[in-house]
Amino acid sequence: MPENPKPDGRQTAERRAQRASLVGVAEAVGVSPSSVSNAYNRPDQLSAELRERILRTAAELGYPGPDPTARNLRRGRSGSLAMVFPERLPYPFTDPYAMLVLRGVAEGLAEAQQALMLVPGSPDQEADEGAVRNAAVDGFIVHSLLEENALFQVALARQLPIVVVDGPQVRGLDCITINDRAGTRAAAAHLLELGHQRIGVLTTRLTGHTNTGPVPPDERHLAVGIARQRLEGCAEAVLAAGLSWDDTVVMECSMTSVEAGHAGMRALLDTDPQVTGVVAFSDLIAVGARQAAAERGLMVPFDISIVGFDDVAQFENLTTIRQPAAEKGRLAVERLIELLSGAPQVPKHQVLPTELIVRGSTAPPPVLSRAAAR
Amino acid sequence: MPENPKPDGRQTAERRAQRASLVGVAEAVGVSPSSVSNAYNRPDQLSAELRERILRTAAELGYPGPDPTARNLRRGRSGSLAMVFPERLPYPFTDPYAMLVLRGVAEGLAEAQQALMLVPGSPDQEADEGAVRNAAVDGFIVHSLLEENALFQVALARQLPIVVVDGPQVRGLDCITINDRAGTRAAAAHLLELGHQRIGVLTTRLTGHTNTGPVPPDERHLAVGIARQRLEGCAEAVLAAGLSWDDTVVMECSMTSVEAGHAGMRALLDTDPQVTGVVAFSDLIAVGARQAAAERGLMVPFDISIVGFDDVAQFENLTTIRQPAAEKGRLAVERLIELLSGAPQVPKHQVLPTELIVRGSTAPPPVLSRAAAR
DNA sequence: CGCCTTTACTATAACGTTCCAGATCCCGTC
DNA sequence: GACGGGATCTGGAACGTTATAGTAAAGGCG
Repeated sequence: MPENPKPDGRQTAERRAQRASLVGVAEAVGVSPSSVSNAYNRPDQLSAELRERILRTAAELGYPGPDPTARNLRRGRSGSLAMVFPERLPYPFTDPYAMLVLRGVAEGLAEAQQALMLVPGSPDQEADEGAVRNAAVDGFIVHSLLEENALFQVALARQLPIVVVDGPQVRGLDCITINDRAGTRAAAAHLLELGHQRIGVLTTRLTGHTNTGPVPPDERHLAVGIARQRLEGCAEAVLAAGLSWDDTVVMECSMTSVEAGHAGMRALLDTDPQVTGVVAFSDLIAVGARQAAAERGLMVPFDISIVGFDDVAQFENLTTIRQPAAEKGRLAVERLIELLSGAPQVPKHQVLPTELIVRGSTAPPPVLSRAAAR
Repeated sequence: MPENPKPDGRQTAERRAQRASLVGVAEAVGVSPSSVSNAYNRPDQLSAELRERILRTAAELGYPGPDPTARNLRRGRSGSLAMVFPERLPYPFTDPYAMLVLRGVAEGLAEAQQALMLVPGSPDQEADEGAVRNAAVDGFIVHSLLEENALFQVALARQLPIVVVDGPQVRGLDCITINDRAGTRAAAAHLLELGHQRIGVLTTRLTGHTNTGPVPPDERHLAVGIARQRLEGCAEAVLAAGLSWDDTVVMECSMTSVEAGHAGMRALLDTDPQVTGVVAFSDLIAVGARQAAAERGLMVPFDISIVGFDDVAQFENLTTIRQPAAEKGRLAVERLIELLSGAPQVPKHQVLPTELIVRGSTAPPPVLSRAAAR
């Protein structure tokens, strides 16, 4: 036995046979590993003849080229960015808004020649922070997480560059948002200007916990993140119109989906049958709300008006607040790349514009009070 | 000078200060690196007291936990899978069918606790095969590539497990498809059974190259991949009905989009004004086709019938061939995980079922010949 | 002919882990 | 009192690269 077994249990030669590595190729050609590395990464550092010879032998040996992981370790870069969502992995593919953001990210990434890593998370379980802890990436784009979310905390602990989209807004972090307050303020104001006197609100989740039902006035300040901003926007418009915010019913939907909007609207109509105008914090919720209204015999916009948010329900003819979702993604990538470039940067908070898009789901309220008519 | 400069230009001590590593923590605590590693990975291998002490010091030093890249190198696994598309990165976020596949992949991945890496590619340029060459992943899911595509070749060269979705079908590779031929055969047969005598076909790209316009009979055999299968399905149905395949107009659309379908339909109507039934190889194309028909004053389904493919146009009331897109993604992941588990596997080809969904875009042809009526 | 530059290639030391095989100690047991 | 054995912890060699500095040979120039 010329060779004695190595600690790792396999003999070097045997290992070599399994799968060619860079030094394997080097030995076969009879040059140093550096030259093989250069053949792949810096063609100008060696003669064309040698390079040719190296690549040929590599092909013969079935060497698949430098191992990305080893290269990343040595270089200290991985060439890919991670995107983190608060929900399970399939979520971004079910919510058209999240998809638009993702699409923007994808567009930005394509230019930057980086890959995108989607890390699975779950809303409730802290079980699998593992995925974000173990993601071999250069930076994070964090979408719509709450500050106390475990996923977010783990991402922070990684000490990598982070760009936050849609909150949370944290000390030294870059952040890209819209002015959510102004958005819903415009939505509510639109209804009020049309003459509506009784507004209802269908909000997305107010906190990290799943909750459903009417939100009493004294609990509204507990809302966090985007929902809080949007709620405040509604309040501002309602108060500016001289109406009572406390008497305005706010209904919390269990999630951002058509079904949850449907259920929320039913509850809203049960709680306050006099509502003639509804501000929904998502187009999906608005679509569900319209269905629920129709089931009660209420025609949109003649009997009741609905304003959505995001402008993602293409075929629904919905009055809504448009926000540049894809742009958020693009900017996030752009910014992250800047951060990665190493130049020290002061954190930036970019606020993107929103726009009220008036379509066919809003109109003046019925002339006769609906309550009287019934 | 007690320490002389290290070759890499930075002194070890200085380096340590920059960012704590596992050995840095080990030194600080006064234990071996192995113990620190175990503190993170195998809590049962050390006393609770020591583990506690290690984690505390790690926190003090700001050590972010074991570096994923180094860990991956050592372990020989990266914990993430890559998905490769033939188009630029944003593409899967624009085509609802691709999105559904992606969503299925995401669902499968969530269960398997793996991350998903989306690698950018481009249809024409071979410039950035780099992304797939450098992706630090354990395996590939390759979607709808052609065999000669550079991206596909590079993925093959990586010698990692590969699962192919929607072709190409290659020697020892696992593959998940539907019976595309049977799908379009059913679509065309449906029209023929309704009584249509003159069928038109709107096909997706037939080859790797962008091409538009009518496909003469003697060029149809040049089609590759899925488009070829689907074309053959149409031919079979047409011939079985006793009609002439050579006289059936086949129009190639530049890409899979509403706009391209619109343009394709215009060209189809120009080429063969007598068509009363159209088989489109994608719902997006079908939607565009209907628009183009409407512009010519042709009402669907009264003047002309259209069958789509994929069943992804939710609001369009389209007769279509449904295929289990998300299921494809789920199965691909499942299979890939199996391959990664190491047990030697014989390659499997899974063929998923399709289903004709009859909705409002098909009807018997107009009783009077349209040509006569005009 | 000595000196300086360029070209082509190499030696060496990291990058930050984890795995495997011990080494040490303490305890109970025959 | 020797022995087996679990519980803890350590040593050292990989994993597969690449950056940096350096060497040797070849060419240019006064």
